[in-house]
Amino acid sequence: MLNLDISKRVNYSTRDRVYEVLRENIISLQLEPGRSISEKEISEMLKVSRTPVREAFVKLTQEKLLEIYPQKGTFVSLIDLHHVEEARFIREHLERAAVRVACETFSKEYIIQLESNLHMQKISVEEKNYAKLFELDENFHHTIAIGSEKELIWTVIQHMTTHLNRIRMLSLAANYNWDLILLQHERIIEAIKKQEPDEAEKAMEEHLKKLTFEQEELKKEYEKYFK
Amino acid sequence: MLNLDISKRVNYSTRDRVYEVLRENIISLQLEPGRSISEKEISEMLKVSRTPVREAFVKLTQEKLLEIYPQKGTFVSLIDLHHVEEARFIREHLERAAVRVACETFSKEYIIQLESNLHMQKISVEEKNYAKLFELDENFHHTIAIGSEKELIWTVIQHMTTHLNRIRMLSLAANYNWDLILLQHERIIEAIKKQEPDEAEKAMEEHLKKLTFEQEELKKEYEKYFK
DNA sequence: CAAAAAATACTACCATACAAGTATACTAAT
DNA sequence: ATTAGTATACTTGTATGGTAGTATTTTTTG
Repeated sequence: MLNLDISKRVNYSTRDRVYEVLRENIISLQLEPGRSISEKEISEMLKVSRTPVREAFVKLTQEKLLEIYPQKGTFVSLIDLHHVEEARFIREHLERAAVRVACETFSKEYIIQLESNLHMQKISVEEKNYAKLFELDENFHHTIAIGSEKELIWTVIQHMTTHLNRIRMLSLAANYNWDLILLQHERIIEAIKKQEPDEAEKAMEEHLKKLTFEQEELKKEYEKYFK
Repeated sequence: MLNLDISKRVNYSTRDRVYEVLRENIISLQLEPGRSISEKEISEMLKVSRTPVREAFVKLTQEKLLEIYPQKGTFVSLIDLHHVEEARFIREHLERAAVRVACETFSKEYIIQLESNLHMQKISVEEKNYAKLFELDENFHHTIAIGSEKELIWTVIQHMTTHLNRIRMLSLAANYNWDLILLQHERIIEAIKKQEPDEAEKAMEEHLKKLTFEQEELKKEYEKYFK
C-alpha cells in the first residue's frame, strides 16, 4: 500500500525521514486527498514515536499538504483548483524571468547539460518511459534555474506546485503531447544559445501555458479529491 | 529585551503563539542573526514546555529563519545577500505580473482601498510615522495581489522576503525617499484605473528595482549579521 | 608550564504519560 | 421507535524524563 521504506534514507533525523516518506506518498496520491491520517497510525506504521511524526505533520501543514484540526484529526488536503491555477501562474512568470537571465549569463556547461537532458528525453519518449520523462522534465527546468543563479526560484516552484503535481499524477502521463513538449524544450535551448531573451521568454510562456489540464474532466472523475 | 507577550494572542495552540513571538522578534532583529537560541531558554522565558517550542523551531527552520544543528544548537540564521537579491527578483516579477492582471480585473472597490491607503501614506509622511508607513506600504501591495485574485503571490512574497525585511529593519526608515515612493504608488494606481498594463508594469518595475539598498555599507556596519 | 585526557555541562532528539477536546456507540427513558 | 443522556474510544496538545552526541572545563600527566 504505502511506501514506508524509512530505513534507507540518508537524512539524520527520524523527523525528516517521516516527513519525506509522507510527502512522497501524498504527492504520488498513495495518500488520497481528504483521507484521514492520525499521528498514532503513522507512528505505528513507521515504528517510531508520535513526537517526530507530529513534527513532520507540522512541516507538511505549512506546505498545505495536510490540515490539522486540533482534537479532531488530521487530513490530507484536498486539491484546490484556484490554488493550482495560481501556482501555474507563478511558475510561468518566474520561469519566464529566469530564462531571460539565462540568455545573458548561461555558461556552456549548463547548455551541455540541457542538451544531454533533451537527448535522454527523446529516448524516454521512444521507450514510453513516462516516469523517467517526468523526472527529466523537472530536471530540465531546474537546470535553467540553477544556471541563471536563481536557485531560490526553483525552491518556490517546488513548494508552490505540490497541488499542481498531484493533478499531474491524476492525468495519465500517456495523454501528454510529449512530442510538442520536446519541440518546445528544443526551442528554449536554441534561444538560450543564441542569447535571444524575447524568443526564450516567448517559448517558455507557450510551454507553461499548456499546463492547464483537462481540469474539469478530472474533477468529475475524481470528485472527492477536490475542494 | 525580547517582546514575550505570549498571552494576548488569539491563536489556539501554544505552538503557534511561540512561533509568532519568535518570528516577530527575529524579523525585528530583537533576536540577532547568528545568535544562539536553545529550546530550554525559550521554554523557560515563555514558561511553556519544550515540545511546543520545538515545533515552533521546526516551522521557523522551514522559513529559513532558524538553523538547527542536531545535538549542537539552534541559531538565528544569518542574512544572505544573494538570497536577498533573489527574493527581490522574485518579488519584482510576481508583482509585475499581478499588476498587469489588476489592470484587467480590478474592481472599483479595491481602487478605492488603494486611494485611501495612499491618502494615509501622505499623512504618515507628514507625521514622519515610519512604522505606519511600512505597514501601509505592505498593505498597498497586498491589496493589489488580493484584487487580482492572486492571493498566493502575496503568501510567496511574505515567505520570501523575511531576509529582505530584516535588512529593511537595519536601514533607517528615515533614509527612505518616501516622496518618490508615494509618487510611484500614485503612478501605479493611475495605470490600473486607466487599465494600461504596460504602464502599470513599468511603474511597478521601477518601484521594486529601488529596493536594492546600500547593502555593502550595511554589511560593513553590521558585519556579524551577514553570511 | 603545556598538552593530553577525563569529567562535566550543555545541545537537540525521541519516547512516553497525561490532559483536553471531539465523535461515536451505547443505554435508558419516554 | 425515537430521543436524550452517558460512557467510551478516539483525536491532537503539552509536559517530562532519558539518550546520544557535542563543546567546554577541569584534571591529570609528561
